[in-house]
Amino acid sequence: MTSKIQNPIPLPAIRRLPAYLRLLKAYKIEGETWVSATSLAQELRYKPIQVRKDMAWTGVEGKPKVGFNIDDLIFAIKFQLGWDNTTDAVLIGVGNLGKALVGYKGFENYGLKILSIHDTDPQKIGTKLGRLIIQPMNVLEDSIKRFGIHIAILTTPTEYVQGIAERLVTAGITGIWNFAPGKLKLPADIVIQRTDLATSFAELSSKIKNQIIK
Amino acid sequence: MTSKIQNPIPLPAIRRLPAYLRLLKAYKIEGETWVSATSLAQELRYKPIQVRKDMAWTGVEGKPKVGFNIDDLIFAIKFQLGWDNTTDAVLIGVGNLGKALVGYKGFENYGLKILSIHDTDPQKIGTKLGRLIIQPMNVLEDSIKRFGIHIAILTTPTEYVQGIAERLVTAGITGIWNFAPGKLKLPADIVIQRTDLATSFAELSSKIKNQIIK
DNA sequence: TAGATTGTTAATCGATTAACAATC
DNA sequence: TAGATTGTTAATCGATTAACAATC
Repeated sequence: MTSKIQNPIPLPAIRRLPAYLRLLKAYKIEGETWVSATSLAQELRYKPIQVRKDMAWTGVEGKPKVGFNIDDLIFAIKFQLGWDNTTDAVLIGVGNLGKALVGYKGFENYGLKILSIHDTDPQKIGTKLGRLIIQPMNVLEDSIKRFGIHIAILTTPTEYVQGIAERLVTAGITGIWNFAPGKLKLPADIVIQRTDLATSFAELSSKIKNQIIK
Repeated sequence: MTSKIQNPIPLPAIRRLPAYLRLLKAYKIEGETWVSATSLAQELRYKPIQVRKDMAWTGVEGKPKVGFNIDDLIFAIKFQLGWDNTTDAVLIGVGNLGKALVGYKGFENYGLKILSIHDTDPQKIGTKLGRLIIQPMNVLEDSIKRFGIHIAILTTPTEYVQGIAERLVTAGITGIWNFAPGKLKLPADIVIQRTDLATSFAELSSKIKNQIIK
């Protein structure tokens, strides 16, 4: 018998994991030890069967009538997301969005640790943001190599993004979280995650529009 | 013959529309009049057939060998997204993220116009952010009614979100763009769009993790 | 005309959901 | 035990992709 092939967890399921994690932590704080798929589903307005499927991806087994062990689920979800060990990152572009990300308290919970922040603005360079000092762009590669960073967060204006991204790849970055619009053209083995405010707003306004039509 | 039932455009297609729009505007600036699905696909790294399907949703017809009229596509995509007439919004929570959104130049392009911004912090209230003055929370309902606003952007700390959302609904808001984690519990006819940084980061770190395993 | 490109129809793929036996 | 809940298998649903005729 060959070893069971572990299918990759589907993207929609991955997207739901942080919501579960958040809720599980809340249950834990309330002193709960077990939770049923049914109650998670009710809370998040998902279908119970979907929650059970998602839980199956984490590898945690539940007990009929009792549910799932909350600690096990928290551990398994964090592991699945790679949040079990902190993921170090560099951030480029200390505008309002950059500041928002650096200051976002939730991130350490989520395994993300911004170790180095860079900008081109001479007025900003050298000043402190939280516990970090804003660095110039010419030490970008230095920072990445010194800290052994693999993830970069790009919050610069659109026109600079492609050029910076290429520098990042050369410096050894393997994952880029890009907040600027437009597709980055990079080698296929670089993982690119784009968060585009326009896309989110597109969903909202399209839904509103369709609701009005209906 | 009964009238043809217009299926709703699928969500994944809606999410791709802003990318097309961006690219089409760039082509237009370069003086182009026509564009083929093939070239759009190449630029965005989609499959040509997918682009053609997406274009079909806009209702614009292409010409074999020539492609699609760029102006027609721009108009149709904007219409589809409800971006043809500016969508007025109120923003609550002028932290870094709120500031980033208010200052985001792209939004007017995308049909979003933030008309009123509110916060609880007495230090912030009365000060200017761009051309807007930060308002206290007790005039929230006034602002919504005075401007006839239907969309609210929520960038407040998590714990206040549910309460504020309920006020918004009472005041006549029909769409909420929520940046805080957690599900809002609101009447079913309220359109809620959640943009969660944790979810985006979950995708990125899961992809990176799986790539390492592979 | 020849060939590139559209648009339609059908096939495929993958996620969600339903049904139900297993089980604590 | 009885009943709630899990986990598996199959059905359904919906989006993507393939194939190809139509056409400028």
